[in-house]
Amino acid sequence: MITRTEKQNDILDAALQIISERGFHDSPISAIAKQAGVGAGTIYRYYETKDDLIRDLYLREKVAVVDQMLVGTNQELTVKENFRRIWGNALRIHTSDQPKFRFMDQFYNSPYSGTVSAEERRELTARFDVLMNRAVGEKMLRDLPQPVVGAVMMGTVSYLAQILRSHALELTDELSEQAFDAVWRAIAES
Amino acid sequence: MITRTEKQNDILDAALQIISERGFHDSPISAIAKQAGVGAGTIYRYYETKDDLIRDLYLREKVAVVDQMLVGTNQELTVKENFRRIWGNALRIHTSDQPKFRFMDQFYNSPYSGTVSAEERRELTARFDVLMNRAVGEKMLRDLPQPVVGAVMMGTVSYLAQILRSHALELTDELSEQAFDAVWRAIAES
Amino acid sequence: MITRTEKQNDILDAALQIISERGFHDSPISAIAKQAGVGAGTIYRYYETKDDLIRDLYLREKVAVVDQMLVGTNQELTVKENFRRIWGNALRIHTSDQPKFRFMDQFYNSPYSGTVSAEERRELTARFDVLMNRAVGEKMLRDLPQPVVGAVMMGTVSYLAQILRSHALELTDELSEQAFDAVWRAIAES
Amino acid sequence: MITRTEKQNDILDAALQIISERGFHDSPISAIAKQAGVGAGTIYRYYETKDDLIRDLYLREKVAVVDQMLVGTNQELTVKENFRRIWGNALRIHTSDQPKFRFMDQFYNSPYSGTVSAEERRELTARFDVLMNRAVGEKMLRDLPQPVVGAVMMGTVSYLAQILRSHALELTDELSEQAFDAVWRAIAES
DNA sequence: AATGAATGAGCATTCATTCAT
DNA sequence: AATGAATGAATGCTCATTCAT
Repeated sequence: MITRTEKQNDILDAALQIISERGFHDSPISAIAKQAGVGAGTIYRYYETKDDLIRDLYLREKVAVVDQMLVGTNQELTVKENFRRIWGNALRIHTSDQPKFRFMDQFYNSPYSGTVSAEERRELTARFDVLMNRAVGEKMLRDLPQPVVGAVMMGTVSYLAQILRSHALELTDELSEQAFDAVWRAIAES
Repeated sequence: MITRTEKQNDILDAALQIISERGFHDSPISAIAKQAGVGAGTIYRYYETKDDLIRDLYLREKVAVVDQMLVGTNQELTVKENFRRIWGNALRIHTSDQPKFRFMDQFYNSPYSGTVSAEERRELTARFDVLMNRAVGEKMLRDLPQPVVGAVMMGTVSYLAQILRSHALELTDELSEQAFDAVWRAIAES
Repeated sequence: MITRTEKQNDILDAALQIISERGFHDSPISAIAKQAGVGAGTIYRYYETKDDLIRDLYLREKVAVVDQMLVGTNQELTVKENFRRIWGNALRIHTSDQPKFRFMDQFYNSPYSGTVSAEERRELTARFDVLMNRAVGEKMLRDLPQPVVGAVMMGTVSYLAQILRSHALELTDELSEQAFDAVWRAIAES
Repeated sequence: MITRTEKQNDILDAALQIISERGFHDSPISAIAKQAGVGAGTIYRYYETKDDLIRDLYLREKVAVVDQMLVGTNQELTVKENFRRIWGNALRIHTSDQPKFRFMDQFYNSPYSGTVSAEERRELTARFDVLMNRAVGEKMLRDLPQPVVGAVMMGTVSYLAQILRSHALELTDELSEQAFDAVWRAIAES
């Protein structure tokens, strides 16, 4: 488990804000340092290079996103209800927390993403495995390859959030419900 | 309709290759020029700025993608069959033509994307409207908001292609079928 | 005596206009060619380098200025009257023909001026020698070194024109008279 | 009052030398930096653009010139004697400190000069006002428009210095005296 | 530990000049 | 002769990184 000092978190906060607002380019270390209220050199006490900083920012945000997606889930709910909550959480945070996702999307679609190892990626998603295994055990899901299940769920969230953001449409509970119903139809047994 | 000289296409080809391989940063004009076999200054005869070049590259590739997605569709097929072909085409090209999509994904998630006007975006997608209208006319689709339909279809394609690429999995006809079935289930009536 | 083709004069006209408006820098050959209505390459049929072009422009304008300064002078007038006319002409053209002098002043105060040989400079001013010799012969002038006489006359013109231009003051006959009187007092016998 | 660090003065010194030797063009930042013994980027800590640097150089030199021109003047001398000293100082520095004036002349006759506001210009010359007012109060000067007085004095200095420099003539006290006498005759009462 | 001045390699862009047509 | 597309060296400026304090 990665631990970070308070100053480190300040730096990451600043980087998130600057990068989400101004893009990967036009986010010089000097601007991040200023926003964080530290000297530029200080950042290099915590990160060897700018790329390291960005990589750590990604990891911090990714963990936070997974945390947020799991809010409200628990063993006592049905599988479907847990999926619904995860999916609704996902859509809400993708839609609402624009800085975070502007950064994450940039990160994913850049050479940086290659610097996150497969192992690190697995760790991030491992927290969904319990639920996934239970769903399989209870035969709730149709017999689909895992990637297809993930793609339908998460691809729809990501794309829908993008549309809502770019058209400045508001996310309503009704829309969320309709969309989850559609997604669930795609993956669930009868 | 935009027309481009042969040299211009050489330059765009070079830019696509370099940017997809090395990312938006680390793609200096000098490298693009070298790859295109022209002098750096020559690029500025065709594009006022590097941003203009990138924007034009996006437009060229986007039109090509839409072309490729429509291959094999026609009025005599059923709505579902047309959807299947479009969806299959989309998955195949998203999966196979990696440079193009590495570039396009980068473009989308960058300040550049703001430089493509809503009007330009509409033109690009207008070619799907006929089919969409027919689907609605024939009551083939469930009563879902348009964004949800689009998100389920295209989001799933995009995310699935990403998984296949990053895990170096091969795209089989069977996988494509299974995934399309799932997607169709989500959006189609009964 | 230098002769120039019509096209050459077109090119020089264009250069004068562009340079006077935009300064020595920001006057690319391409802009001069466009203004002259010729291809950029064509200029190189007439001038080996851009510096040659500028040098020839200076020579053309300098001769024209000397011509204009001598307008209205003749042997039958008194020495003083001839001086008055030359001086008045000089002040008027320095004040009125701004493009020409903006160019000439730039030329003088630049490394280009070193490319005009002493011989060429002498030729340009030789046309004042007759009058100067007559003035000396008639003992009209105080016993001053030649450079002082020239400096009082031409320095005053140049500086006064600069003030008038930069403060956007109008040149009146009265002002011209007063100034010439002052200058004449400085150099003339009793 | 502008204050400058030692490093800033080093940079300005270097710029003065390079520009006076090589002209406004052919004075790249890289050459100035090298001459100043600093990195190119360092210059941009002190000046936002090259133009800013040049503008500040002008202001520094202009103040220095005014300082030098006032050397030896004081209230106890007669008006004429003060004028004589100013004028002599002006001629001497115009003649002797060639780099400074090569730079200043270039500056004046370039688009840069437009970047010095009227207010800044007034401040620079305000230090002559006291003497000028006293001269008027004592009715030492003929009834001439101010611009004419200034033009005769400063125009003569400037032009004479130019001749001396370009002909490599030496400035003698006698020449200075003769020239000042001429100038004084032009502007002084009886 | 923290700072921020200094560095200089690297980049986008310009423009004098060439040369195939 | 005339053209203007093509060239690539040169320039102003940025910014990741270092290091003296």
